[in-house]
Amino acid sequence: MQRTMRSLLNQRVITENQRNDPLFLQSVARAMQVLSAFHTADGAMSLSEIAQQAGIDRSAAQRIVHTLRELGYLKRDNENSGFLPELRILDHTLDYLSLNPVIRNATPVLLELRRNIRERVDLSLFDDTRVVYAARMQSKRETFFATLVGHSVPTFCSSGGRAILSRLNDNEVRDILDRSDLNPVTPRTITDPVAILDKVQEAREQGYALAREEILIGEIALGVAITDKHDRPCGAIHVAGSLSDWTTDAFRDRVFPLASEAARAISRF
Amino acid sequence: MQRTMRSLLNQRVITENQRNDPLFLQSVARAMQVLSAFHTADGAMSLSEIAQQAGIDRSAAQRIVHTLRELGYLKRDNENSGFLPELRILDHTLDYLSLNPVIRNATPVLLELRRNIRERVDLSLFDDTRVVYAARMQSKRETFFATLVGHSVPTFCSSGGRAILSRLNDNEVRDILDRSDLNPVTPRTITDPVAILDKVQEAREQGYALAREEILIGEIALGVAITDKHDRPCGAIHVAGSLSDWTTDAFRDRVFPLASEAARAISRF
DNA sequence: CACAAAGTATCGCCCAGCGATACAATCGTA
DNA sequence: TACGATTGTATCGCTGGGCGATACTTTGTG
Repeated sequence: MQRTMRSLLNQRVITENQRNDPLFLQSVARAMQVLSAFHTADGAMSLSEIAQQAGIDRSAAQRIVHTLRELGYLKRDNENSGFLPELRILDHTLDYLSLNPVIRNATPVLLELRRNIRERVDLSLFDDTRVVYAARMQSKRETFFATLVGHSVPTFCSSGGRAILSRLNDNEVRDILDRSDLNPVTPRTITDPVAILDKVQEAREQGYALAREEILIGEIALGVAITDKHDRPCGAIHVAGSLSDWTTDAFRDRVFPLASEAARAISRF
Repeated sequence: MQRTMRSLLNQRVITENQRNDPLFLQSVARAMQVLSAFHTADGAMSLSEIAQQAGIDRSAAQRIVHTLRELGYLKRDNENSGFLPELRILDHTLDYLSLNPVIRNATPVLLELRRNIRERVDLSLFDDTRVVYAARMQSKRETFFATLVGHSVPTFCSSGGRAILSRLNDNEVRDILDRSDLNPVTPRTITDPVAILDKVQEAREQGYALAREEILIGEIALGVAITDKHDRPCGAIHVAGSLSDWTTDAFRDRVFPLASEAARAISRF
């Protein structure tokens, strides 16, 4: 179910503009669409599935898969039939992570923050209707998905996401909410746009955003936005704790001062 | 200097075989080479630099960059001039990480392991002359690079790498060593092939590999191999501690039983 | 066994994209 | 301020790379 959310977005089809743009290489786009086909998968994919997902025919899919395989981005699944992403992908991951100035500067600060709070600390980057985790410092108990770089959660209902929204103006916020799928992630997720705007306004005044069980039952999270040198939000720090360990007030009182100091240390890069 | 090591490999040029292979799409390969150009970078890259690294001319580079930018894989660096990898890359990272069966099964086990040992625990995947970190559970003190997914270290001098080698036969090991750049990472790195083979043999007998200060001064690491269902090594668990906290013997005695049990729990997937 | 579906390969035709070229903008330097 | 160098962007005609159709092999299923 973590994946069905993703399948809703990333339906990157070649648009009419692009088709008429002499600088836009369609074959490259098709190759990336093949790689992106796996966004919707939860196991190996056959050629036909890839072709369908990527919106190309089997023939083209086969040639692209062949190439991508030769280059080390895909491999056959030895167990079942079909194809899977392969290790070479991670090369680009490292390039991105280590060249991104926010991540560069954030990492030591986040480690320090986690050392003090002893709860999970995440760095997320703002990607329109979603925020994408780019660095994750685990605590004691974690789930599989809570450790994966690249995992994303909706902006509108995550603590960091709402902290980011609080640094945008009302029109921008409304625009993002309009384009978001306001589906609840848990029964406690706030999906009413008016209520969300209230929460965002609250975050504006307080300098942080709180989310109780909106992403994961039993979890409370506090988010603080990170801004670039033009004072635009580009990401957020998330601190997540268990409701069995913390009351809302205690969590806020403990986490906010430290997290906000950390965010200040990272911002403006 | 973490990057110069990488620049030695990944010089993936289009080979003669590939040029004659009707199924091999050169434009796709060129696009991936553009993305790979950043392996050697430590900041934004200009078109000319990208073109040079990717082995194509400025014109082609420009068109590919334009396309990749349109697709969200690259962006202009607003501060300096030039281009940088962009967030969309991480989508594929998540696909790889969450579809890889080894990582899927390893994550909870590794978290448990780190909870017990309270030192850094890494999962690496075997990639010929290198091992690539795919999951990282930090401890207290860490450096920037010690937290990044996708970072890789040489097989021949890392604890996990040598644990992997110990599951291969001598010919395979020699082959890998032959193709490795046996450059020391630290002054303590063992680079003599004979000495490495000794170490590998030792690992065969003991079931684990130790590396003292071969990757990072002041650090001791113990590696245990993970095998697939055909009993071939596909990765390793690394546990790393500080020499200011541990003697070699104490580290081995404490870590080996737990790490080896963890490896057994993960293997055969 | 037949049948379906998956993976692989070949081939001719045609248009996507290569290479050349040019232009605006931004520099560092004289 | 003028100059050359460099960077990012765009255009265009020719041509060979890759699309789509087709077919072959292999594997799994009723």
